[in-house]
Amino acid sequence: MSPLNRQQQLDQIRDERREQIKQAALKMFACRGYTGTKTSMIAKEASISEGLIYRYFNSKEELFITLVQELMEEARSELENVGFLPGTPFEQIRTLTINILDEDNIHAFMLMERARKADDVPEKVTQIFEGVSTNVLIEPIIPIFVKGQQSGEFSPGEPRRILSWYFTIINSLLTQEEMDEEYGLPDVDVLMRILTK
Amino acid sequence: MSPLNRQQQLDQIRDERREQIKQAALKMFACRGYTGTKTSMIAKEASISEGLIYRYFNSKEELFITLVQELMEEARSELENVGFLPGTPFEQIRTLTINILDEDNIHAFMLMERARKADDVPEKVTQIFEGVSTNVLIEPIIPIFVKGQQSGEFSPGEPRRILSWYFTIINSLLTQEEMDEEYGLPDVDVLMRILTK
Amino acid sequence: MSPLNRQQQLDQIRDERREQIKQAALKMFACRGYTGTKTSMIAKEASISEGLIYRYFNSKEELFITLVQELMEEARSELENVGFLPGTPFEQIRTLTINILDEDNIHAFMLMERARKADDVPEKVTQIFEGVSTNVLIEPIIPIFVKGQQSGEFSPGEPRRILSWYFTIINSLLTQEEMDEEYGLPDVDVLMRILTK
Amino acid sequence: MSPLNRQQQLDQIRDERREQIKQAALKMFACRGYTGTKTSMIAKEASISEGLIYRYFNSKEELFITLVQELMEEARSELENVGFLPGTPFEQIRTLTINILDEDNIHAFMLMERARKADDVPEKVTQIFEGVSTNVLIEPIIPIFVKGQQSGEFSPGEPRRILSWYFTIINSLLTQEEMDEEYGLPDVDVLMRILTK
DNA sequence: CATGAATGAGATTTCATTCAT
DNA sequence: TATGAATGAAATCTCATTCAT
Repeated sequence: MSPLNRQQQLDQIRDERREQIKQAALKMFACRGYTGTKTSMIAKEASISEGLIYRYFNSKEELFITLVQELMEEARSELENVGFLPGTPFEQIRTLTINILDEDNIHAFMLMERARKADDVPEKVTQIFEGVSTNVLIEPIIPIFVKGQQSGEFSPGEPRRILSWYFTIINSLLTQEEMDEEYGLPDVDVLMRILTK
Repeated sequence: MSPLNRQQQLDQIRDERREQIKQAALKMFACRGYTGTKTSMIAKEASISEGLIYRYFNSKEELFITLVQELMEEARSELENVGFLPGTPFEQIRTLTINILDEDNIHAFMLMERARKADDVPEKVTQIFEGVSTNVLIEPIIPIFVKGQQSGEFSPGEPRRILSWYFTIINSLLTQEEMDEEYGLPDVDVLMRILTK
Repeated sequence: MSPLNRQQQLDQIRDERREQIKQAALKMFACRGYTGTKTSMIAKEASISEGLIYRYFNSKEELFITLVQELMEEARSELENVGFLPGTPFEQIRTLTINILDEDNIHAFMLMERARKADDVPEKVTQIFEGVSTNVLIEPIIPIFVKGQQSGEFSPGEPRRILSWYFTIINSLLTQEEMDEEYGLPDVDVLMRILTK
Repeated sequence: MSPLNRQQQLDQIRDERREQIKQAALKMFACRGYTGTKTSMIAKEASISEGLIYRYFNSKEELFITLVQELMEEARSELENVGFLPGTPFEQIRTLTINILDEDNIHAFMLMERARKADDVPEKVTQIFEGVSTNVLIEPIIPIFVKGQQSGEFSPGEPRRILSWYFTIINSLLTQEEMDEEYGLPDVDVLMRILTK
């Protein structure tokens, strides 16, 4: 094997390990919060030794911040792409909603919820959310919503306000695991009625 | 001072202290979660020494459990009394909603939310919520809602399901502090529309 | 009531209280050792408030030391008086043995045992026992024992050594509560045989 | 190093550490009792950090209970093996006595004494001693003693009673450190006379 | 790179002592 | 004098992080 390939292989292992740790941390932080998650739990969830975390992240804090930042970036990216989805404004936002409700996202959303609302997170995370409030995330959706209002697909009213509530509600539904057992998540089209009616 | 008065006075001091500690703990647990709240913070918030907490509660865990149980009891009691409020079913549930949205309740609701959803709480708290699910709490409201449906005040549909979503949404709105700054909580009557359609 | 009597009365109350505390402390220290006894237990045993102990003793340590010193003094006094008891040397030591085996002494003996053997006692107590070793206590008995040897009542052998073992054994029997249930303490005359052979 | 060896090596380290902690704890508990022994002392005696104790034992209490149980088991085992020692009943019990008087056992005996007599020990330890009283330990020796009585090696009398006293006395002598300085422990053969005479 | 034993700073809890009443 | 609520120093215990292997 050439030295180059050797290096590539190592890099790949590193990337995989890093991802593995992040996934485990995401799950644990989502379920137990920042202080409630012990590094030993993350290691166990990731099936690695406790010490190994520190070869990929300088500290529990850095791991948490990294997660929040990356999830934030993903969310931002997802929202910015809505305008490029096919279909009418209604169909674009409907697709976005479906994507968000995907259960693979559940831990990500729970983590973000907690990170934003809880006071027991690193200073820097608080700052991230101060700088980038929910409303900033909503920003790229506003013109789309307005277009839908003009075409009559959406009900009239202050766009930012309506969208803010809409995402708040989706968020809260996502993190209400308990509901699943009885009724599951509400149908997408029921939710869309919040915007149309 | 007579011995009787002396004893009464001591009892009163104990009651006040206990209440003081519970209030401080409620606030801290609500904002920072169970593991994120250090006993030193509770003591500081209550302006007492750390040791004193332990003359009133055997442990941080017991303090937390006590809070959850008492809040649960209050909630149950509040919901059971709705039927005895004056007015039509619509007015009764409207009054309940106003009571819930009262900002004095904010910490109580946040604490309950976290206690129910987080995995970093004492075993016993998990059990409390397993035994008494949200649906049990909703139970006493159902007949009232049905009466409202019959009189045409409320929209048709499966009562338990509609009410479950209704309270989920109220819950989530209450715990979204961030919104306050921009738009505050939605008006009661806007929320009631979820039930009336 | 005259001022003098008033004063006397107060003094008497003080003495009684002090005695009450000492008795309670003796029992607790005997059963649970120095560090194992909490001042709150002593207070409870004496049926007084926790704070009151400190109006009679400056500290738990002082209370303990006082007890040890007084018990030591009593023991010394008891042993010094043996020579003035009526009867032959055998009868004198027999009477002493009966007095020691009195069950009212059990706590006193247990306390002394622990105070002497345990390392978790105040420095000063250790010093007391260094200064006044068991052998010093035995000293006044030696001439009596020797007289008994000369008269043939006791078996020959080095007096200090024989007496040292004798008291060690009595001590140990006294503190073996468990035995009571099955066989009680050995009969005085059985014990005396250790000396007579 | 092969993975197998690596695992063996780690196991060995764990065993050694555990033993090291138990030895240190044994010494401290023996000298200072349960409450009188601080975990910091155990750590210092074992030359490890305080925290490490808790990777091997869940609590100071568990450490203490473990020690008592294991010592109890050893004692039981030792006593049960007496019948298989070579020689006559007299020689068997003589060998047992020598083994007990071994100064390596001193801490073990002191710890057991304290654990049995003191009231400041964990509940569970009290239960252990309730379940397995001294007499139960003596049980396997009784037939041996009876055989010795029949052969005339031992003096007549109720075996359980005589043996109970015998071990009580040996116990007490073992824990009388003070004696060492002056006369040391009595000779085995002197002690055996308690049984023969 | 990977492990997990070990550390030590910090959290929870206890309890001798003080102090307002 | 007597009480018991309150304190704070010290004990027990936890866990993020380091380090020898």
